[in-house]
Amino acid sequence: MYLTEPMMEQPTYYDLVYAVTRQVPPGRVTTYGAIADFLALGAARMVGWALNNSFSGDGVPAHRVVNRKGELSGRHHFPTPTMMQELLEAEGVEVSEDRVVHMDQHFWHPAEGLGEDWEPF
DNA sequence: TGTTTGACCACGG
DNA sequence: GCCGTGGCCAAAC
Repeated sequence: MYLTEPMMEQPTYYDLVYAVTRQVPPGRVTTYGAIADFLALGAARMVGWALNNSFSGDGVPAHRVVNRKGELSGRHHFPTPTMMQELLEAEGVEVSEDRVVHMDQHFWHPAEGLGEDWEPF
């Protein structure tokens, strides 16, 4: 409280990733590449890196973000490895062998759901 | 300050 | 359809 907070900084693509991730509807999933493409980051890796810091942000459904294969590649970064799958299944997303089944069916693209003109602010 | 790594993706063989 | 490679940007060592 009294000490400087190294975390709090100016808005960056981190905030954009968080903002987009929050907009992902329950029961839907998106990919790192989709977010990177929508935000024109040019580097899908940064999305994962940002989500790694998503513990700093509240209400960020990071479990709805999977890789292009539909695999729950980030499950190991959750409190428990099974938590990500449980959350998805609770929302009606069928998960098998740590990957989303019928991912094309659950896939949600930011540009389609939010529109190209959408702004986090 | 240069190298390595990371919850990735697209492409070519 | 699988495997290797390059690219991408930022943070940690």
